[in-house]
Amino acid sequence: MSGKQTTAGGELADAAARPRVRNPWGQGERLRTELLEAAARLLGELDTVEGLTLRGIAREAGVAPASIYAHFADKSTLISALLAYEHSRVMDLMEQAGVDVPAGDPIAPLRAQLYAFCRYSLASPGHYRVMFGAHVGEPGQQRSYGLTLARRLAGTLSACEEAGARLRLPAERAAIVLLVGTHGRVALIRERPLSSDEPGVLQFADELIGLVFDTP
Amino acid sequence: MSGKQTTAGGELADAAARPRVRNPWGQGERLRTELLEAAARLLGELDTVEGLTLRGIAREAGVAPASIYAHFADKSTLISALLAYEHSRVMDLMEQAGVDVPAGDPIAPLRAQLYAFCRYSLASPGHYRVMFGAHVGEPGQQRSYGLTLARRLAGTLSACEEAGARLRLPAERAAIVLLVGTHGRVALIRERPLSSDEPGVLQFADELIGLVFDTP
DNA sequence: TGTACATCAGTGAACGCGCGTTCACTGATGTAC
DNA sequence: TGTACATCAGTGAACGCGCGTTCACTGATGTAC
Repeated sequence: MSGKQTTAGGELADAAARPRVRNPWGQGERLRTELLEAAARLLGELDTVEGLTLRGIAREAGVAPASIYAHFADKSTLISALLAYEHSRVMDLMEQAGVDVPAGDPIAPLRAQLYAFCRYSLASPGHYRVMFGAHVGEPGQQRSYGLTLARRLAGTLSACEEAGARLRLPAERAAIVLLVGTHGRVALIRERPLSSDEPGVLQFADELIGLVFDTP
Repeated sequence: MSGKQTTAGGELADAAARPRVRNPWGQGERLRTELLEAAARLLGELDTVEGLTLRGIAREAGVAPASIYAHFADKSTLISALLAYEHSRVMDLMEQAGVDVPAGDPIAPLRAQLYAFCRYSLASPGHYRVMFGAHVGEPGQQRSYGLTLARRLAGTLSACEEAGARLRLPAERAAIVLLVGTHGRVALIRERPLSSDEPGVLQFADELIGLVFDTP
């Protein structure tokens, strides 16, 4: 994304090339966001959250590892914040995609949101893989981030029904089919190196939409 | 599965409780399988392959870490062998499920194979997650293990079509919907602690089958 | 039959490394008088 | 205006740990003569 290399040498050269200037007085909180963005960038290149290290994040942010502890109590706190950060990011992306959609087609908002999810998934293999399986909230009251996403999509599906579309199965189930279907399509088939897979993925998303709705 | 604890103390006690007896003369090759089975057991408790360590596998197998190197050149060799091992295991499970199915229902073999996949997925969260994203073969000629699985299922779907069932989308696509649908359902919703989720997962699998086929 | 030796399965200790985390610190920027 | 001090953003070095991997080894089981 930033075109940086992932070799140790590349990172060193990278960090040496633009030594970070410290934030101005009274704005130390900004490093918190910088760290989350650095972590998100690394997660985008990685396949999983396990490969994330505090030292790597600090390196990516151009900061000493010890500096993290002014903003996060420990590693797990940072990871939790990262998941929440990414989750709200993809939720926002889908939300934005859902508005300003041409009227007339009752399925249009759903399609727009699913496309947004596809693009997010394609942009970084690691991000969305984290969505599934990662849990949020108190134990016993835990919710999967992915499930929250599915609930959101189920809402849109219900709206589509009210607008005249006919679902072939309950909205909650249909939402899961759509989400994990596109998710799986991205994870399973990487025909082209990066996000040039987009046409194929969007086409598959359309097939899924055709499946869950009662289209002629 | 083996009822063992995952604390360091538990593992130590476990290892101390039944010190491993070395394999008889001329049967050293058996440790290779024991190591793969130990790794598979750990992968079943873990969520991802990243948490697997040679030391952990050796501990689980009741053997010194150095002993691994008589059978695997290095860690990545062992991991590759593990993926191949698990892949052929799930392929065999689905194969067995496909035979000895009552005639009459053209969809029955497909359903049996999908159920087998569900049960495999439920039995260990880590195993099947590895299926997606892990690749096999030479670079440039790589295939995803999951894709191979999908191809297998697509064959069964085509057989169903020849037996009279009608698909609503191409067999290859339908196979992906079915696989990643069940996969996602398991990953997304863990209603109950372990494999007691089975009824819900199988029901969802049935819904998916109803989606991809043209049933009245 | 005994004995010297080869072969086998597996070990124990050590290595260098990157990790998460701690702690006393540095130097710039603000504030009190 | 100058000066002493507080506050801030961030650092460098060190710690103990588990990791993958290497290497010289041990002790039991087989084989040659």
